Amino acid sequence: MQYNHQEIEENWQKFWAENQTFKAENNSEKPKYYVLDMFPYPSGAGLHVGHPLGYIASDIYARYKRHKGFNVLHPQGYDSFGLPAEQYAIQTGQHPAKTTEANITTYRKQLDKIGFSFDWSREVSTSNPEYYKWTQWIFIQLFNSWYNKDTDKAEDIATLEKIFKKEGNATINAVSDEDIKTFSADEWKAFSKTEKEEILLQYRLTFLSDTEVNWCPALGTVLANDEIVNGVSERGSHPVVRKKMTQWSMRISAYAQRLLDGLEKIDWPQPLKDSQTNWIGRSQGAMVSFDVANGTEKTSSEVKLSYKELEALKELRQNLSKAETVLWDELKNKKGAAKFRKKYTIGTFLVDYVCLAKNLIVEFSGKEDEAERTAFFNNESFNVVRFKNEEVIENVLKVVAAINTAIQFPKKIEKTVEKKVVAKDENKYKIDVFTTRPDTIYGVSFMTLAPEHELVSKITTDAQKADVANYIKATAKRSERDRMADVKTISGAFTGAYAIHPFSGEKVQIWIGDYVLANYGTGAVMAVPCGDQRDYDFAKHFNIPIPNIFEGVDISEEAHTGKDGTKIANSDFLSGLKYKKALKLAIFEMEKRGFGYGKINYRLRDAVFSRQRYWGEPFPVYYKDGMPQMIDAEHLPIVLPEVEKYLPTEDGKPPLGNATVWAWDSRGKKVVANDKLKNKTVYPLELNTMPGWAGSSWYFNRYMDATNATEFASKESLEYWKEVDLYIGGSEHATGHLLYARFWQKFLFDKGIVPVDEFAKKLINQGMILGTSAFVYKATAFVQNGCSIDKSNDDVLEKIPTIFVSKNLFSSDDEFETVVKNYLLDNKLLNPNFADLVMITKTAIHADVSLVNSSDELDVDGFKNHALNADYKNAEFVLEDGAYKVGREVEKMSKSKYNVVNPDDIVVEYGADALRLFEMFLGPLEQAKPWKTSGISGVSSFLKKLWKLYFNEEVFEVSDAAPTKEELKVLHKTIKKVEEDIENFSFNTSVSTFMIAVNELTALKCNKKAILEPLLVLLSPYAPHISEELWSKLGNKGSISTAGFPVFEAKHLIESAKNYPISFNGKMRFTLELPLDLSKEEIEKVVMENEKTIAQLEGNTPKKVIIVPGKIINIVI
RNA sequence: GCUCAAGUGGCGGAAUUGGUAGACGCGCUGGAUUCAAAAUCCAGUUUUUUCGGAAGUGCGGGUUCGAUUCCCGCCUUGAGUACCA
Repeated sequence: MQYNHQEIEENWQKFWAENQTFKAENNSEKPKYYVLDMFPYPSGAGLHVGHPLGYIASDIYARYKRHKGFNVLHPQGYDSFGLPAEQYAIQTGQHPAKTTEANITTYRKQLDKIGFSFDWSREVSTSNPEYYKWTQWIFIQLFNSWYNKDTDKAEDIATLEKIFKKEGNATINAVSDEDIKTFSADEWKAFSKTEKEEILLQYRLTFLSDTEVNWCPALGTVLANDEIVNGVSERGSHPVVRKKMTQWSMRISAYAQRLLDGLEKIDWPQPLKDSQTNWIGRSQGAMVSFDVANGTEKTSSEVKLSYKELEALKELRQNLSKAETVLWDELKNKKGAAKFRKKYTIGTFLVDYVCLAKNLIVEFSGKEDEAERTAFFNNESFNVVRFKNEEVIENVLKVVAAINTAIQFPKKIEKTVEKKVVAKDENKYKIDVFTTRPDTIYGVSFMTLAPEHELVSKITTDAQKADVANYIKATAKRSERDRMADVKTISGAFTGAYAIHPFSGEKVQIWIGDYVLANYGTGAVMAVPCGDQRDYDFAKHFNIPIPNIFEGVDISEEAHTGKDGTKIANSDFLSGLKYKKALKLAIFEMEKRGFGYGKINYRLRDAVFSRQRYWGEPFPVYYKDGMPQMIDAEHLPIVLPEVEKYLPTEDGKPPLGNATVWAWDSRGKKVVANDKLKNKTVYPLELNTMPGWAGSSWYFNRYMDATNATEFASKESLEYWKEVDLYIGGSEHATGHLLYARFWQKFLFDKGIVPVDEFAKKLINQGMILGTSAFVYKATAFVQNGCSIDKSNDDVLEKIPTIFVSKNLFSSDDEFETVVKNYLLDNKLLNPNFADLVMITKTAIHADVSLVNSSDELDVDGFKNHALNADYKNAEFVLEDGAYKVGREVEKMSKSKYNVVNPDDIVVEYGADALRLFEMFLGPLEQAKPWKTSGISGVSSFLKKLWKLYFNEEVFEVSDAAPTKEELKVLHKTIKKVEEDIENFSFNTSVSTFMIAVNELTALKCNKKAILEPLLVLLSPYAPHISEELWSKLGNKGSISTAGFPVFEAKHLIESAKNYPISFNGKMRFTLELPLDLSKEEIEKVVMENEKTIAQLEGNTPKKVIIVPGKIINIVI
């Protein structure tokens, strides 16, 4: 009987749908497993063969887990809000909801044909109000939360108000806007409602603010940083400019550190983690304040240690007493935050041990100046504990325990002297800078401010005013893109002002320069030209001194940017120290003297959350007295209003400004017509919509309880499914979706809504499938330059048709020309007299890949008649061996390259099972690989061969006879390999394994049920339709999908002999079959007596014979 | 520039606690079957060779009895990111 894939596949797809075979249970005895594909956007173009790759892999895994006895959740849905549908709506006037629905239908049809085991009862679409109701709900939760740094989590805004009421905001340790005014409890109580709301907005996790945004005029919307690639929009490549607008933002920066830390506990690809790490951009350094000089120079009164004293100190560290060594060995082994240093200077005192993080000093008692020391240390906020030598030597663990107690329960320090507070001079300006190299602070010879820096106008001297103004004018003209593209030009201007170096007290020039970015850090840098290339170039260009603070380093040509191994010099108390120590000491001193402190900076910016678009989630927000108000959750969803057109309004408002029914009736609790706005209790609604990533940042939780109408998802279902166990998708979401989704998950976790703070345990990036484009080579004739143009030339060209030359007829442009000319002459299309006048050039043109067969031969007639090749209807083809061969090149699969392959066509011709197998067979899942349809014949004939095993000519026939040893060996070898492969996500190799198994069973003429039945279960995750069909033909009732995975038994693989490779100096020369139970000595004897060995030795005596039983024999000559 | 990943036949790729390089498939060559084609089946297919062999996993070194696999340096390709202080 013939294997009829079309009929079989259609039947089983129907069976699965009717029986809801893959419906997951929220209550099950079985262990759970959650397999998820990244949310697809249903585009109008439909799927090409590259899209299902990840879906097939996850489907195989999901099916495998079902065989292994798991309750598998494997859902699918659509991220259906987005720009393309809206752009299409603008062009055609069709409602995006309609086109989106049509696209979803196409997608669903295509997906169904591939035989995925999705639980469609849980399907969600982000544009469905039943879904985005909960997206709006989460937004409200974010609005009603603030980030408490003390508890390191998000809390309800009510707890913040409570503190304000009690003690004002001075003690609050929150993530908030910068420049928040300090107020007392009384002041808070006196604020008006609007004032209070304004203040709270500065703390909320989603907040309205005037921010510089990336405005894309062509798309009429703002874009997030991750939606911009190389300075242009990711979608459509339109230019982007910076613009100040009032926008909703998400305080993702509050989670920067936790997003970083969380990466360590999830099994995600390293490159993906790297790019998130990169995007978050943590840099450790210091904030330093430089005073702007106003005549008087400050001198430092601090006592410091000289270089010599520091050297002596180092010496001391090497030579510890016995008690000191014993205690140090214990202290340094202590894990965690409480890290100790030995022989450290605090002020002018040398202390035995200090834990800077916990402000604890540990000393041996008996020092002369103990009282004085204690007073000084306490004044510097250190606790001191002392031990006797004997105590340490007798019981070091007891001492360590006492130290631990001191760390955990620090004594309250009573300061004898109040810390000096640096008095702020009335008209004294300060420049704050962030630096990652506080160790190089003595190398500062100037400062650079961004031209936009607010101090520029205040500090510029009259003499320099003109220069500075000109420079600012010039840079303002340069667009962001120009500035980014042109990093070579060095430009800047001197302000005439000076800053005071906080350590040395020296005056340093203050410059402005556009290499300093206003929106990074503080918009100012302390320039260390000897240690930073940009500072170096700037200094060279403007003849600013470049002091060298590195020991033995030549900086005459370029800055010294390395940090390891170099000692600091000419730096007072830092001299002689290496990077790490100098860094810490510098920060320590800054903190002590009060002009700087250690700080961690993140590159991660708060995420702009407003889009000036129609096709997105509406905000559940209305405005009362200009302040945003949340609509109560019970009135959700706020449904997207109808609009007449999808463009911005004439006065530049977002498209929702066109809606006529878009006002909030705060009494009736419903959306009403805009004309009711005259009414006192009716307020305008928000006109922006949410960005594309809103709906996709939490959908994985919705699948757990997708139809819940009263909750985001029930507690029980969230508790049962917890997180995604396996998440498969493309790497393009690294810094967008995957970062935002982790952020929301952490927030929802803080609020006790979800039970885990990372939503996906394991993630795999599938590689892209590339297209194999086909090229034809067109000859264009023209008359050589330098000849007078006359009519005879036109005649010459007129007779020449378009000519295509087969790929292998030429290897260079010259050869190409010769081939074409010969063809023209042979066919009398060119007068030999004019042959030298005519020149031929070659152009490669994409040919539709569907016109090319597996041998790279073009269907010439098909090409001529192709709709897109109307110009070439009468073209002539120069053939090789009777065929036209095309050139091949691997490119991204795209319509414009005519290399798109539609999975539907493959399914019709070869079947879904063949498609699934072939996509996996192409290569490792994570790798990019080219698609070549011709290769599919391999898996197609494999399926036919498999089918044949179960048939005797036309009759289905399997035998109940006991399988032979050989047959069992084939089966168990296959079980072992396939199981290992699936566990390792190495799907390509298991397809090979199936082929080998079928080849071997065919050779053995095996038709035993005991072999062929378990084989189907192994294959069923990969090729479910044929497996179901044969499974039912074997007499099984119901679906194969939950049949137990065959159990591997090692006993079937035990061999008695091994075909040993015999190597000489590591090179394999021949093999020798030997029983496995031979001892090393016996093996050596047999091998050495072998005549081939003797021939190889050529009379030499082997130096050594290496025998690894069961593996290899190597003879060293 | 920085970070990461990858370089193996004509092509996709296989082989790692270091142990027979090129499994499996495509393509190609020859043969069988056929009036013929498709389909199917069989044999061969890294290079080189004096047919004994010899060389060979981007290049150059190293470790080892033995290296595609480990180490050092370099080259190439791809991806991400970038005046980030």
